[in-house]
Amino acid sequence: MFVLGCVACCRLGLLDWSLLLLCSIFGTSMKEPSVSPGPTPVPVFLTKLWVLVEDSANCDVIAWNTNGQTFSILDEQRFTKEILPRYFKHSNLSSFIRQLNMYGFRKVMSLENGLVKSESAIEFQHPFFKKGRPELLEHIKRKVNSVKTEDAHLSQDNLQKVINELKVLQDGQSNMDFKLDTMRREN
Amino acid sequence: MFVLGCVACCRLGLLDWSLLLLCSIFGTSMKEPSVSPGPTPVPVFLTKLWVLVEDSANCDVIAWNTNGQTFSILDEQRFTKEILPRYFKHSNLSSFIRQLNMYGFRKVMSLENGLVKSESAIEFQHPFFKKGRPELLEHIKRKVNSVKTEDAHLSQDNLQKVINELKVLQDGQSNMDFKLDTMRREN
Amino acid sequence: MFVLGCVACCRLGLLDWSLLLLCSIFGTSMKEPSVSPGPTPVPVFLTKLWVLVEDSANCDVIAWNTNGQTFSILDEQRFTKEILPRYFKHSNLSSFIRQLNMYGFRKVMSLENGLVKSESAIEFQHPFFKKGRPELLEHIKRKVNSVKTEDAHLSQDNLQKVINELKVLQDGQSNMDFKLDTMRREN
DNA sequence: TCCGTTCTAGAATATTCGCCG
DNA sequence: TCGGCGAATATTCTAGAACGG
Repeated sequence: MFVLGCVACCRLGLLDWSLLLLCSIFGTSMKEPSVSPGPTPVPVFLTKLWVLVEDSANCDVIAWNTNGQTFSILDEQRFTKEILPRYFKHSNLSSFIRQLNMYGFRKVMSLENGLVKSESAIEFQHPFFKKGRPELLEHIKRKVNSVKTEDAHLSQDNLQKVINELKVLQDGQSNMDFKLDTMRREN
Repeated sequence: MFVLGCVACCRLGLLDWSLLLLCSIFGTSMKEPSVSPGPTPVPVFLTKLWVLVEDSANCDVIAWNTNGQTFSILDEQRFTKEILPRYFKHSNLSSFIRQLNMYGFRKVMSLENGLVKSESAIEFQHPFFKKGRPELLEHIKRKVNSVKTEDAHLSQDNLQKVINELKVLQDGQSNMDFKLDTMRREN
Repeated sequence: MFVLGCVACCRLGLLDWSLLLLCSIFGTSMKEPSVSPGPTPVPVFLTKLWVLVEDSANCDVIAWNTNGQTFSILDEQRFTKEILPRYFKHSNLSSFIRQLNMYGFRKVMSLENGLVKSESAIEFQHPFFKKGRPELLEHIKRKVNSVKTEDAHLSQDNLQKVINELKVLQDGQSNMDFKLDTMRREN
């Protein structure tokens, strides 16, 4: 990915540019989910995440790990305060992690991370988020809001009373709507 | 509410004060050791909107109209660029209006606004958003995504809430019926 | 509470001492849940939290708010790195917040906090966590892992239907109110 | 059994964008 | 073109679940 290799060249104003390039590669639109029947659009979050991790200017803060299979947040403070607000509308690490989980990323509990408590990096992984494999991004799926169906029974008595009142109200509203229309015609 | 009338008096530190007042009015839990979840909390958007419109420092940009029944955005440019980013995570007027619609606000097409096209102010209205009536805010309901909500905790409490809402609706319908009759006689 | 008044006197090593004193007051054991039939033991977390907030040595990092009804984490960085490991076995803000929620604390969204610009303080509240009222602590209950029994469940489906109808009605009433206002203006 | 820590998910609101009458 | 809305993603706050002490 020559494009991504260049990302580190400049400091500012680069963000938009690299994102736009990625968009043209992945069929992502910065602004729109896009309705074109073309390639599956990659969500903006994933595109930004890719640029984020790929950008060697951030390598002290967030970067691919040596094997290219995972990435780590090396400096939580700077990542939260410097990187996040440049890409997103917030600077909360928890919001960023919520997005990662929403897209199926899992935290990696490596031995290093587990042993060295206070200084451990935050490491995440996804089977379709690999260094040098941007074409895999389109396979990362956002989890959908599952609709729970749970059945039981409530005190039917009180509920019935409420339902009756509801019907009265509905009738009243229909009536008033009709009156309104009538008056409008009369005017 | 006399207190809210005073809100506009000062410039800074105003937010804390008005917020405390709002909390005490809405039962947003800054006050009492009472244990229950208390009254339904008012969404942040509505609270912000109220302070926004109420703040006389913004009166050149957004303000109540003379009758206190509606409010208008008087200076679209300044509202978008100055006010919005101070309260929200964006500076798009369309996003702001989407929120208004989501909470049931309607654009007012008054004759003045309708006639003078290019210079017309943007005027909005909601039956429970009235100057001097902050206690009505809790009746403004966000429209639901038609997905099932609150599957988990329901009981007699929730049923009671539904009943309370029913009463509010019944009052509203009586009121409207009265207004209709009045108008009919006037015609 | 004379004990708490002394908390601020010294700087270090005081922690254990004040905690022990509180334990003797509240019947809390630092090490064990204690089975004594005496006063309800206050969980260690709550005791530590109280000392944490009360200690004026931490007042730049975490402190009661002016009304004594809520407390705020003023310096997230220092709180995470300096305070947390002194009281708990970790230095993760998210773990601390998880505990707060587990005991029923709720985040306070004040307007000041809501303003986008300022990296606002993190403010929490609990009806039984009040400045100068340590005797209320024993009323704060940890949420239990509820094993859902079918019997305990109430009919969510039917109630949900009623709620949905209610929302439709509310929407309809708002609409009609709007129409009425429009007609009034036109007349 | 209860509490503490961690990782992930649920639920509600917020922001964006396009459709439709 | 305009106002209102559906739908998808984004952000926030809280809860579920697994594990250990």
